[in-house]
Amino acid sequence: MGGQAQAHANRREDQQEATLRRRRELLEAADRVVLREGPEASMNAIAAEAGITKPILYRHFGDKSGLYRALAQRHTDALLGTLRAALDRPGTRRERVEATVDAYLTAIEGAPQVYRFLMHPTDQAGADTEKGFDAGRHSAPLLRRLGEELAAIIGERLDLGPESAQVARAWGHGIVGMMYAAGDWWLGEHPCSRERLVHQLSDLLWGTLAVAADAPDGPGL
Amino acid sequence: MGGQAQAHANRREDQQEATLRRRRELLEAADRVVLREGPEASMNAIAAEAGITKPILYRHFGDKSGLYRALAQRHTDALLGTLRAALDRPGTRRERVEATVDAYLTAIEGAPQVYRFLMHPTDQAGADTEKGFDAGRHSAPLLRRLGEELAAIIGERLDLGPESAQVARAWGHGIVGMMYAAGDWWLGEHPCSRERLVHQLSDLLWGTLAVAADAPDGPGL
DNA sequence: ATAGAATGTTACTTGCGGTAACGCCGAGTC
DNA sequence: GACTCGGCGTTACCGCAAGTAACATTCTAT
Repeated sequence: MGGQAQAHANRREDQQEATLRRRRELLEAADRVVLREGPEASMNAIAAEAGITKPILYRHFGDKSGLYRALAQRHTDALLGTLRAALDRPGTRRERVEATVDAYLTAIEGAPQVYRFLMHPTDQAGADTEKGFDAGRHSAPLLRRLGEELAAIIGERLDLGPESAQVARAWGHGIVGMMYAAGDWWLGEHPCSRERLVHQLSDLLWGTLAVAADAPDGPGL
Repeated sequence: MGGQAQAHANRREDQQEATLRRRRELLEAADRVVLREGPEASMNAIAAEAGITKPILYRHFGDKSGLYRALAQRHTDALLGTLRAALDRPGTRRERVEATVDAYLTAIEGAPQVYRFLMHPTDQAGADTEKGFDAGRHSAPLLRRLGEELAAIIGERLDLGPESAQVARAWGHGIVGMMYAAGDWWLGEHPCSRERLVHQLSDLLWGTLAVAADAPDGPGL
């Protein structure tokens, strides 16, 4: 590569770097607005926060869902890191699962606006099927991604037999859904301490439903 | 009550009956549109399906969320009936739990559009809190209601100790969330038969995660 | 100087949820 | 019959949002 071509390539890199930096600034502005106003924030408000006008946002992110996907990516990466660290702690399996559930609840409690944003359904690209809309891809991206990540961890660490990958995924998604729905209810009602809920959900995963006695005067389960 | 007052009361009843009948017709039209187009269907499309114009819808239901709440009520009642019947079947506890998970998966598989509609978050009345929005009440009404219903059943049928009601609710919401997230993933990808997924989720509830062996060449869980 | 690329703005379109004003009809009252 | 009221319906409109076309400016390369 000659001197001139080298200079050309360097300038293109500089430009790409500048574009990425700009994109980051726009995402940070979007973050501030969404955390303040919720996922219903308007593109105009986000643009104003970034000191630009709307078409610039569209140029960088395509449309609102593209912007929100990029924003969700940042938050999801952070949450995943937290959960993975909790699962990797030293201790018994029960302790590690409790630490993970606790990390999830701590995260949603500490930043409920982030949580709400991440749970907001986004229209997925390519969502149209012959039914007119995709009926199975509507859940929040965070849930899917958490489920797949947890499944990967379970599948590589446990001996689940010949259908290991499949079982791990069913469990991964199931456990994430359990945390999600119970966490959402708990965040809304604060019926007990976080520690109690962690303990109760871990009991559920540890099979306590199977072994609990029937109530003395009930029809039994 | 004299003859005239009696006639007056009868006419008011007739009118209320006519209003309810009309309301039902409007809900049925809304149902057709939403199942065809998804929850993003416009009020105008719904009104057109019913052969009226928008303000009539608003007169009956207040606003779009009111219409959607009424529609969700109908579908949720039906699904709850199905789940309750499955839980009441004769058999072991495991069989009954499997039947319930199976009933849920069968329902979402048979009517994915209904499922999508029911899972669409709605803004709850009185959702504003001092944070500017309610961070814990955003999940789909169906999930909350299923969780509470299952909690009531668990709490009355199992002996869960002094905190029975609280534990039952944590479990109820957790189990519903598990079915939801795993069901959503399964509906989107069809990775296995319904029977397999039922079995795998029931295993999860039966504590298999706790007793599964570590993988031979993994770091363990 | 010219052309192209990148970055930015303004003005606008379309569609949505929701609402005000009005019309018509039937029933009741005088 | 005339009038009023209530219920059911329409039309026209508003504000706001997402998204887009057209244009301007600046910088760089030829």
